[in-house]
Amino acid sequence: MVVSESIAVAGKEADTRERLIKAALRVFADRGIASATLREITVEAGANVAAVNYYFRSKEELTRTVLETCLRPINENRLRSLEKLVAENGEAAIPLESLVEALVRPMVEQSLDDYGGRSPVRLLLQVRALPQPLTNTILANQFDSIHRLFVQALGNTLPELSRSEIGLRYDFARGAIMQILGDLDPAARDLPDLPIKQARLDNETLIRQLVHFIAAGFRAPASPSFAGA
Amino acid sequence: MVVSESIAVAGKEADTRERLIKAALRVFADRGIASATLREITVEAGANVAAVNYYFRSKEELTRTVLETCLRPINENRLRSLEKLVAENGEAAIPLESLVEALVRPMVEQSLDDYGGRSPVRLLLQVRALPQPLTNTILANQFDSIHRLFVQALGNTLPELSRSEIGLRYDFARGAIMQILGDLDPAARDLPDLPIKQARLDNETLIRQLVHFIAAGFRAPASPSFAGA
DNA sequence: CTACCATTCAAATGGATGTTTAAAATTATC
DNA sequence: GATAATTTTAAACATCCATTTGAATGGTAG
Repeated sequence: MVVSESIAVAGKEADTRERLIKAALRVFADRGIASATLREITVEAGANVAAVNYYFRSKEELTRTVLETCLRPINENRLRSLEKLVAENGEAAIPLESLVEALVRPMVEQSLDDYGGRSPVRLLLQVRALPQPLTNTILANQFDSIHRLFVQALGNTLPELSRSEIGLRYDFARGAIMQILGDLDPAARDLPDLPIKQARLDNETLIRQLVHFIAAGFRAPASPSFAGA
Repeated sequence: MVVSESIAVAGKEADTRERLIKAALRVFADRGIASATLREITVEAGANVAAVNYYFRSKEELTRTVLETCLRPINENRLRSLEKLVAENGEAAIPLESLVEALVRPMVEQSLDDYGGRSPVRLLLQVRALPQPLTNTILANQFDSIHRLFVQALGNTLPELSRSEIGLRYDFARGAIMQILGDLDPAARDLPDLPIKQARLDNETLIRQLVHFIAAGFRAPASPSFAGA
């Protein structure tokens, strides 16, 4: 059992394990999880091919670790922000804009990789587009409670909306967030599919725009066609 | 040069080529384009492995054909709806709800596969999450002009918004549409990630909800932080 | 120094994949 | 009904992959 304190090297060279995770995040996002080869990943990490099976048992477990590593901080931050809002507002309903910002800001701010890209977003988009048992379980563990809490809080803030309608609009909101973040990734720069190529967006402006749009959507009157579940 | 009129068979058994495309759509959406094997596809299509390289030259060209086949009708429908709205409204601005519905309805109604799933949506989500030269080009050809036209029309309807802000909100709207459609696919049923599992949504209700939410988002006042490009 | 641990390495293994080939089967044309 | 074109088939090919193996390396403690 080594605590790995070899004069600490002051962070000069990261642990091989950590380098593997970072390299895997990048390669997974760039080439796709299935298409990414352990050789690409280990070369980028400056490690041997066998290192993956040494530190993780398989490519599958590396995938799990990468996903959890890049998603956990985002949702921890969301949870902290939500708890803070609950504490601040006591029995009163939380202002809609604050609630939406607590959902948006962590994803915008903490979905950046070490190269200025949005690897975590592209990874999340991948695993959501391609439901599979392994990744579904990870997503459930990471997002399930968060989403329940947010939907509940939104229900308190917007009592005129049924739970079903809140759930739907919450889904719309998540889609809006993920779409724009995916499109802002430099890897999507050659997607001429985008009508937003020119706009240079800093995080604060993007957050403000997202909150503005999503809050307005939530404030739309309840639909008569939606009696609730 | 055969016109293939063998008593027509009245559509009893489809062309091998068509069966391959349909099977490929399903397998691509289920397993991912990269992970899908020609053997899975040909087995599902009831054809020989070599059939893919006979009708298409390679897996890559099969991919191109599948994507174009399932996306073209959607955007053709969007284009027709938009043109009809332009004709109906003459010089006047098109009502926002009509515009949004022209964007939403074709995707909701024509993104179903033969099994009641949303294979085209899952495929589109995949190729957007994983930018690659081949698929990027296809997406550009399919969506580029449509998006330009819609952004332009939205700009006429909402003259108080800058072009940049319209583009952003248009991106949000596309994300909302794709997210909910992906989540409604039966393949995502075991994604406990979803707060909308219970709601039984028919297409009409979903369209109304999407239009309601997106239109409200577009109607949010212009942001002072957005002077425009 | 020696023994022990964790880590790294080059090489090999076994399996799966896209693609090709050439023959067989089917269909169309005269 | 014979000939030619089209389509289907089984088998093989070459390549690439994740994973395993066993030896080499390095540092650490006794």
